[in-house]
Amino acid sequence: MTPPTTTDTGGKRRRNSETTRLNILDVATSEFADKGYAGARVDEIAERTHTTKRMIYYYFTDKEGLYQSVLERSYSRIRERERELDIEGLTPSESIRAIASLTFDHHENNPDFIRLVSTENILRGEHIRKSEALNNLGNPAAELLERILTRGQADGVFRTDVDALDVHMAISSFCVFRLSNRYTFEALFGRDLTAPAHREHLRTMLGDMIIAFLTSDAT
Amino acid sequence: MTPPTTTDTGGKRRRNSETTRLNILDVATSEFADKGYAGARVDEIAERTHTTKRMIYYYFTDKEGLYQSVLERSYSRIRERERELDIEGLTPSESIRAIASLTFDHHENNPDFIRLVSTENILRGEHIRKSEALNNLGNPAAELLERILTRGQADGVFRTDVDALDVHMAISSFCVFRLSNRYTFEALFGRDLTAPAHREHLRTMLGDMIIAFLTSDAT
Amino acid sequence: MTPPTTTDTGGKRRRNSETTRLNILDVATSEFADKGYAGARVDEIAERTHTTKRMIYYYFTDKEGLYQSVLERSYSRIRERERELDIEGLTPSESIRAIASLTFDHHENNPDFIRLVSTENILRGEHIRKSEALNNLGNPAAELLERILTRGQADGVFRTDVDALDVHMAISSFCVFRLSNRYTFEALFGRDLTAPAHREHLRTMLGDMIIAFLTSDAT
Amino acid sequence: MTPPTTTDTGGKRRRNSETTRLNILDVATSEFADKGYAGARVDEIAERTHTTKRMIYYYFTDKEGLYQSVLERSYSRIRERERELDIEGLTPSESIRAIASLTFDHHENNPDFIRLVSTENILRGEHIRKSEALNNLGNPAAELLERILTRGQADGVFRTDVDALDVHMAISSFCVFRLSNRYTFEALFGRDLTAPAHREHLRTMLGDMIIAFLTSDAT
DNA sequence: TATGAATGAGCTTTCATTCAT
DNA sequence: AATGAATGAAAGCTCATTCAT
Repeated sequence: MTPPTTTDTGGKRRRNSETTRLNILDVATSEFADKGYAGARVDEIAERTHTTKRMIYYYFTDKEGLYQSVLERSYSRIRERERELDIEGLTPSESIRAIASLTFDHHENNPDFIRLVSTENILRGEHIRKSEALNNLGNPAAELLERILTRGQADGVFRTDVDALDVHMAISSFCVFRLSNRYTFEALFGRDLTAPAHREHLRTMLGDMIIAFLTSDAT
Repeated sequence: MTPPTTTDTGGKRRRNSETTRLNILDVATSEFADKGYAGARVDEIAERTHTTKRMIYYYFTDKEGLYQSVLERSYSRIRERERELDIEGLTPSESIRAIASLTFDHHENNPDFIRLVSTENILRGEHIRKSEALNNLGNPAAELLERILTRGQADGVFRTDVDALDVHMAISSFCVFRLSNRYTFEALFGRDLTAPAHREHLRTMLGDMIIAFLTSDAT
Repeated sequence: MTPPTTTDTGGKRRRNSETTRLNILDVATSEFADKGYAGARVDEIAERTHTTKRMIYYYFTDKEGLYQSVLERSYSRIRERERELDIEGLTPSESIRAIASLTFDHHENNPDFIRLVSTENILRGEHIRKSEALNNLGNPAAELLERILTRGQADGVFRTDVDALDVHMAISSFCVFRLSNRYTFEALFGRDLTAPAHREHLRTMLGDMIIAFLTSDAT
Repeated sequence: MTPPTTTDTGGKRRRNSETTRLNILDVATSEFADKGYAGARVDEIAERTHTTKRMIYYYFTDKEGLYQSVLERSYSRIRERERELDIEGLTPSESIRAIASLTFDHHENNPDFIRLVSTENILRGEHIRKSEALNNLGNPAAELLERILTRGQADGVFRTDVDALDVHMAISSFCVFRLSNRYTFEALFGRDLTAPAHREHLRTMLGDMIIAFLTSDAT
């Protein structure tokens, strides 16, 4: 009754089916990102799709299954990008800066993803925790960071009282907040964190801050 | 039909009414924080209240009005705490550290507030923008930061290419992320950012990072 | 628990109470006329009143009692006006014309009354039927008509195959329809039956029609 | 989410759907006619239907949409009947009498329609005004009347100070009042305007009155 | 593989009415 | 004689989901 999740499309007729699936996922991604899990409407998703509501249930079982698939695909994409990261020939500091900038830009270019993550955290991560797909993805950025940090610490240029996840968290928090909290921030302080001028300032500031921190003496 | 929004309680008779109102607000705060705006149920809120559903509409007009009131009260409380901040006799660096720690602890102690802010950002800040009450609150922490930063910059100890809102954003992002994104972070990296041991580590790290940054040379 | 319905106000203190009652009736009349029985809101009536909702129940028991009182008072007023009718010295034809014109103007000047009657007919007259007050009012206009018609018929100027109620009905239907059905009529035919120019034309036409009919030969 | 409003039924499969729609309309017509707009209950309508409440919203969006559809269909039906009117070979006077009788009988046979019209007038015609469907129906009876009246006036048998709409209004008011105001009329005067004996008397009287008027001299 | 029609449970909201003071 | 607070029942409406074809 439910088609294989793995998309081993082969014959011609299947191509159409895969298109339908992807079309649904695209629409659902934007809808969940836009309204959150509870706020998203299956009807609305179906309407913006090239198919009917029935197909959503056929491919994804229920609203939750659809959401889970959306979440998994969104994370997979980010991971793919991270895997392309190349720091060949850079010093540890330059590398860290590169990673920070890449994360910064990733978020800038994927606001839907950020919103999905917010939604998932409102749900206390119950879906990401259950997802086997996500648990097998690994974390290229964090792993790369680990190598760079270790090298920098061995070289004596980086302080040693922090580990890769600490740094990763510092970078992520800055990048995520800028987008995820932009609305309340602007309402309270009148500053649009995503305005082009500010964006550049903040990208530089993030690199400076992380490097200043890593190269300072532990107190 | 609808009681005055302004809580001009004065006589003794009103005490009861005010109690009801506050009771509803308390329950609604936890419900909205727990489930988000769309996920929260008026029925559920009513059930956990000492009154009936009808009273919610009597005092707050509709679900949205209730949510708005919850949001306003939550922000007001944070602002009140910030107003108590006292940095008398501290150096600029010590002051910054104090503010960072205070923000860190505020968030730690008010997880509901953080979740409410996430929800409001999913709604693109439409309520906070409309709220006159919130627009008149001011931002004690940001204003204090402004004074300290200016002094530190005048003293030549702080770099001059950042302003108070930049610093405020850096501090907030770190504190907010630790709580708001704890679930996805833990699922992905296996680290609980709120575990006591880590909490202390991160509080110190935040202070170190901000100070390292502010006292480093602008590049 | 309920105050006397008959308004034998005497002392000073009661005057206030009677004012309250009348104020409620005024507001309720306009509200019921405006929205119909089911469409009217007790809350809305209370709000437009100088008192509170509790008083409505105190004086009129419930929504139905209030409606009944409104209906009774409205009919009483019309009857009072009719009682003032004076056809002294007019011929039967002139008298009929006078009655037709008076009815026409009554309705023109009491649109609320017409709407109330529509509402009561939607309710199949269940309240007017129950009202003892209304059953004791008599029908001055119909009774007067009776006398005139009888005289005209005896004089040989009026046809004899109609009675007073037939004529009364013909006059009323014309006058009532012009107001009660003005909205659908205008929507369908683009003519506003209440526009001043048309009003005068129709008043004359009504007199002409009734007289033409009464003075024509029975077929 | 919502099915097409235009009933482009064509294939066999749709028959079922159209049946459901019509069934709802039938029940709703009687319910709105019975209780008025505000007094009618969607739940009640659903119960008397062969489907569920959900279907009402599926096909008609909301209570107002349902009411609007009921109104449109009711008017359409009357218009259809009017279109069948045939006065071939009758004199102008005979034709007018035929139209008056037809209108009289239409109303007699469609008491629901009369009540619906009352309700719509209580609502100040807001739906009939908005309805494009109703604005394109035309008014066969009024148009026919126009032709007959013009002919009669040209022949010198009809007075010339009235137009077709005046006559139409006179006829309609008499026919509508007899049904729409029957309850208050009976309560006040003890006469049932719809009793068979009276019905015949009134039908004749209406014809006599209109003809007497039209053939009398303008004063 | 696809679709329009249908559904029941549950959601937000409203209403006439009453209580405590 | 008067009032603000409170209420239960029911109203209109929406949602995720499934059926028949």
